Amino acid sequence: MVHYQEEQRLDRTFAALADPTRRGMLERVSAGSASIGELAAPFGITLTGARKHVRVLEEAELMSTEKVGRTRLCSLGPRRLDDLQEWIDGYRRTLAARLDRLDEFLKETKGEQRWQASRQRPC
Amino acid sequence: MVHYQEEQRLDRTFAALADPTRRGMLERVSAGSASIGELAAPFGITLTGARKHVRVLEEAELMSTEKVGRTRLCSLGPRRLDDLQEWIDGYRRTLAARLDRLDEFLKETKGEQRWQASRQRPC
DNA sequence: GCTATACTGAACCATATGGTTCACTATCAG
DNA sequence: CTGATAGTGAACCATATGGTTCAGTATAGC
Repeated sequence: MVHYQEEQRLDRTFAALADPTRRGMLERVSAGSASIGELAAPFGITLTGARKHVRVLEEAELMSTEKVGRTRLCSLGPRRLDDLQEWIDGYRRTLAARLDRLDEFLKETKGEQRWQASRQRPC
Repeated sequence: MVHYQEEQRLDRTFAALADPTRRGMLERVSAGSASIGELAAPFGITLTGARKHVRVLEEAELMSTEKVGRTRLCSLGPRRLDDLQEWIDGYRRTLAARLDRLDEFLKETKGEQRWQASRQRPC
């Protein structure tokens, strides 16, 4: 498939955001960069556990990190989530179109005495 | 946490969308309702496998199904993805704010001879 | 009534995920 | 130099995920 890479990117992004701990870490980091320890503490998980989450976020390019001294500084990555937004926009447009079709269908059938089981479904 | 249910809903939604097969099924169904068999075929998976994906989408309320005769009619669910959109909007606003702060920071420090290591980071 | 079709549920499998512990390295502070 | 601190990597564990097969049930069509 042509869009294979984009598909993969969507996979990684949606998956990264599917975990509440990771979303929490993004929120924490959006208030200012933090160390692994600072990210681990509020969730009561180990440094190792936190590091794993951070790596997932890095791979989705939602976070970027830099080792400074013995601590790792984690900050928000540059991603605007444009591709994800695009997918959602497409989906919502589809949904809107579907509702429009339903609307038309209801108008069309208004006044008919009975619902015909054999009638074409609107969606 | 107060927002526990919403958190869970976000979890389920992001997770449901993280799989390319499921996104494909949503796209297929957005063109008109389809049976389990019709959803399975393009991905070369079994009916059982397809049914599992459909169930995940149902639980995320992205798809709704109805058993008619011996086939199960799958159509788009009513969800507008509003909560997900809201989360993403918040994230993007944060990102924008972060870039603004960086911008100010760069203006502030313009003309200073040297980068001071001890200086407050912009983000 | 009989047969083909459409789906379902249980059992199973391999891999991924989210977490741990423990031993280790690297740096900071005195 | 020495001790405390911050993080890392490997090994491990339980559960979840994405898929299968196989034996059913229920309906459609003749």
